[in-house]
Amino acid sequence: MLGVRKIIVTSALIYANGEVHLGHVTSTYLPADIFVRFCRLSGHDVVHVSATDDFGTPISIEANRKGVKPEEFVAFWNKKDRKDFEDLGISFDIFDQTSSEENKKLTQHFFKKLDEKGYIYKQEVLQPFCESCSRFLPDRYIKGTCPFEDCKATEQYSDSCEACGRPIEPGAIKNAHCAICGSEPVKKTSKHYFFKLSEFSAVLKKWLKQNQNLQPDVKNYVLNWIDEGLRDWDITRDLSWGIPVPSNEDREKVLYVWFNNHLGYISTAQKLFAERGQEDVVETWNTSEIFHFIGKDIAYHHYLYLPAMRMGVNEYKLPDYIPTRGYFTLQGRKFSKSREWYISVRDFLTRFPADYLRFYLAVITPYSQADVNFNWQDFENRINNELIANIGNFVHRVLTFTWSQYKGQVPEPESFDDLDKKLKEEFGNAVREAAEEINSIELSKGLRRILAFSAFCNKYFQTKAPWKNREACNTTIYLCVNAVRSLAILLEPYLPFSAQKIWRQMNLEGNVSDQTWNTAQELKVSGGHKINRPKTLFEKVQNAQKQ
RNA sequence: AGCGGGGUGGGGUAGCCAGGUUUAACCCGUUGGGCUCAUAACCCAGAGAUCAGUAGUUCAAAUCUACUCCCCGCUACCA
Repeated sequence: MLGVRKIIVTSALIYANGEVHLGHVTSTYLPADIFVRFCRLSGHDVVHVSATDDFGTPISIEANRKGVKPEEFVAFWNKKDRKDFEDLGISFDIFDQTSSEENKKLTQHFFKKLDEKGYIYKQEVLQPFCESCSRFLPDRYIKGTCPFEDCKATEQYSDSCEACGRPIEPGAIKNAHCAICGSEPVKKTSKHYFFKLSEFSAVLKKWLKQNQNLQPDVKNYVLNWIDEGLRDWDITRDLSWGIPVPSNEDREKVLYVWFNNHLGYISTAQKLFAERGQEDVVETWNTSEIFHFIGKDIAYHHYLYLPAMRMGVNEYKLPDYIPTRGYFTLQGRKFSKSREWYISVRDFLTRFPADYLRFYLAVITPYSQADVNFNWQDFENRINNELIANIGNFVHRVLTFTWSQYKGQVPEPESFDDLDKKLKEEFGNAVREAAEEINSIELSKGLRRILAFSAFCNKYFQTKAPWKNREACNTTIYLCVNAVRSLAILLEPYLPFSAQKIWRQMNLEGNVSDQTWNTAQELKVSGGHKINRPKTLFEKVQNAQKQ
């Protein structure tokens, strides 16, 4: 076994203006959590870090509309999101906010360092400005008529037309008006700070090509951007809600959210380390393996801006892994909150247990940027046929058999025949092979491997027929009870709630999450151990689609 | 439009990067049988795919190359 690894896992920051939905969970939080839980079971020194992304125009406007301070607005969402994650079993070691003092400090530090090194310059830009709102308007805050002759759809955002699906050049929209108040914007100049992203083209390219841990398909995608020529990056906004530019002359400007939010990974991790009494938090970051779990919509930020900024400052190591997963579709159609084609975590949890969502998403989400489709019928089928009929059934038949035939007392094993030995071997194979998959972040394959182990156990039980084959019965049940214990450990990363339920039904010491992965290949439950009265683990799903 | 990903039995997917160990795997559905410990669950056997199309490379291609058709996603001044 490898030595103890020091690992920092971050989940992409959720924007603090809305609830957690299945898209967030699928691409980012669930994969990260499964990986983290597995690392904990493997005895590694791992932390799971995330936060809400608090700043930016949409939050500022929403808070204003609701008549609350942005601070209160984001605190509200932080609390709500935190609860959603908790109920889903997403186990953060810290879930903070990018508006924290720590992040302000680190962000300003980054700005100053980059400025000192000559990577930042000022330039005037001409931007749409709404006089009645007295606000500069990003593309998303200007609406108008699609400029394409064959479309001319009205009330479209100025960056792309939803009706014909084409992107719109900045300034090309017709009948432009402010999306908030409807008045016509004027052009106004403003001095902005720019980060010389273009200067990093060569080093970024080298880093991307050298890092063998990055997914090749995402890498190609990003390398293409570099080949087309990187543009320097406007890193300031004329807005009050944000981290102020650390310069006396521009107090009313703030740093763009994408300049500061990913620094929240570092600042939040360091906050945790400091709380735990570690002296050198920079050193801790730099001696850890860094994993940033993201969805592909933010691939550019994590593969280009983030590394470029770290390279520029040269104090914090770059990510080792950036596991990137695809877009989420519901019944084959794009997820969309505004079109009410959307499922929030909260909605889901009012109907089904968290583990059902974790199981289904884990089994259908590949380690690639391929899109993931959520289908209610498929959900129902997989829960009933794969989770319940395979795992649930095996656990239940073994425990009820032990309860009724042995009064709950695990029998002492007798001699092992070939099939018994083969099952014993399977314990080791499953533990080793599932670990290999999860270590490679192939979480879907890892779960399938565990399902295969459970299927093997069902076959074993069936072939052994302990209900009539009395001579071999003791050994069979002894091995099966042990297989159930092993399954509980193997499933813990995926189904933490159910794994713990199994643990309790088996009347085992402590919590399943405190066990060690590798002990799942051993026969730790000895003859004479008394289990608790078994109860049905899972309820079948019916009419999942009925909304 | 550019770029990225994908098209595998009735449905949904794996395999493709490192071509032969595949009689193309898995789940559902379907046909027949078994079992009755178990939530009509479990087990066994079978039917069903020339792996989008065309042309190549090769002793050998679902896997490599080129082109064509179709589907999906992304495109920095929202996040």
